[in-house]
Amino acid sequence: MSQSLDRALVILSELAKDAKTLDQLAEQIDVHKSTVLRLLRTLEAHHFVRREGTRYYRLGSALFDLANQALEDRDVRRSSQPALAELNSRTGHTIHLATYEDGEVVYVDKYEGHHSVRMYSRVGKRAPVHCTAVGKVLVAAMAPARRAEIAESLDYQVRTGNTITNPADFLAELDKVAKHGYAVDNAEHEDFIHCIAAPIRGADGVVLAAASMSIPKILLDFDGLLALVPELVAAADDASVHSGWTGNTERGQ
Amino acid sequence: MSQSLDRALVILSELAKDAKTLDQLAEQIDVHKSTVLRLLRTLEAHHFVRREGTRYYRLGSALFDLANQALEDRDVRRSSQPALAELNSRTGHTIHLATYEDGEVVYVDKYEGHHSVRMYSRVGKRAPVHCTAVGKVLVAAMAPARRAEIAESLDYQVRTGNTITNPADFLAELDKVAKHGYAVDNAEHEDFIHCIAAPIRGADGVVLAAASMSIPKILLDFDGLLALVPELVAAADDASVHSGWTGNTERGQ
DNA sequence: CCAGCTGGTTGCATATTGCGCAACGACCGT
DNA sequence: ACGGTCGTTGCGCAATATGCAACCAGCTGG
Repeated sequence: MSQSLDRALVILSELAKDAKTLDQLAEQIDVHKSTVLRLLRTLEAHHFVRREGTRYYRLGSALFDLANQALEDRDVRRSSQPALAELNSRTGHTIHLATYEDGEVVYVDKYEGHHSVRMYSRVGKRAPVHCTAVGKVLVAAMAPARRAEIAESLDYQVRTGNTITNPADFLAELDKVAKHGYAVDNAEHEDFIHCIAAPIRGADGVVLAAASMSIPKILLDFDGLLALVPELVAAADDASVHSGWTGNTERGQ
Repeated sequence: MSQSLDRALVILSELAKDAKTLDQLAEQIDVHKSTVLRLLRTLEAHHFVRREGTRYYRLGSALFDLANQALEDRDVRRSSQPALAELNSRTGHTIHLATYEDGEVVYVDKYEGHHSVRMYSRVGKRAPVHCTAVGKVLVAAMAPARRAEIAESLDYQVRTGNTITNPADFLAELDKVAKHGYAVDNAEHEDFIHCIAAPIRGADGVVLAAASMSIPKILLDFDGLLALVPELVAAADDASVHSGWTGNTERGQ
């Protein structure tokens, strides 16, 4: 809709990967050097990018400002922090905090696991709902009509052999999740990792976010993972209390 | 230079303050609603903003995605470069950037002083923590337990008449450093040189590195050196901002 | 010391792109 | 049902962003 803006935003995501030179950028987004230069100058004036020497450009400090302010809006992050940090340091496993947004899951916070297995996730990153434990929790929290609507709209990209691939199966899974109060991702997103997730509720029992625990399969088998559910749920409930939840929700809805 | 991009970036900083509606934005940046709408749509497509209901717009997840992605490969060396280079060229004194590694200090970057006094240091070189200003800053940034652990493990090699020679004195010195936010090396490493150092912080206020200024005693007396502390701290803070530091660290350590 | 290369910068002419306008429509409260 | 408040859309105009080509500055190798 706005070409120049669009290009500028593409430039930003290119620079996020790595610092680049003018014509590297020009080549990658297929526009003239001079065009890129002008965009970069405007971005630079607003501190969205900064120059390194004369040739390299990288992201600037304005991003940090904005990101910080953007995160402040998301209160769940703060109110859940103690409970999740405690769970993380006690179990040593990777914890994610995620919210639902436009048919996808957004990771809002991450507590790195103590074992050295690196996970391909990052605060701010988005992921599909149909193959993540957090996605299931978040969608399962919605009214049945909305669930169906979302189930129909997904593209069910296949990630592993266990990935759910159609609306019917997804809806059935959601029913289970709503009933049990937690969700499982049995290596449906990444082959070597399985996860469990539980909802974090605010005032009136509305689900604000989902907390998950991700563990490499080599480290813990499926039964071992399930054994951790009570701990995760306890931490999520604790986080809920600090997010305005008033104890017993008459109905999970 | 690029009008639409410029306006879009202004919109982002407006949204950073608070969520706003379409014509609130239109009024504030003094352009037509429809124009703002188009910009918002492109921003939304890239997840730079997100809608809340139909009326309110707020910052989106791409912002903290980019910021986090940028932080991953942003080494202190690069992000501190402008601030330190500026300090170096303005004062003409030797600046070091150092990190902590395995009980020692590693010089990561060096900005040569304008006077031709040779200093025994080099990028990549290691130095003890007990007799350098950077070492004190880096260890002082750690939790008390870790400080004590390190203090016990050092060998306190004597370099000059002023060198600290035992754990108790070192720990006392660290307390001072943590309290004041800067460290001093009063000719404790080399007889004819004294230094000051300050921490450079990244996201969450964690200390990533320390910046120091080293000056021959013949060139400037001790009081003159201390008078430079504010300048060094200012430069270090500037470097911190470009390293992801978000301003107020409620607790410095 | 120069020639050639790489990569950044500038001025200009063109038309694409983004702009304001005004009318429309969705929603809400009275 | 009616008026008001906002978000949304189509359109025609021209300002704006774009590509081009020529111009530099910094490096490298001969």
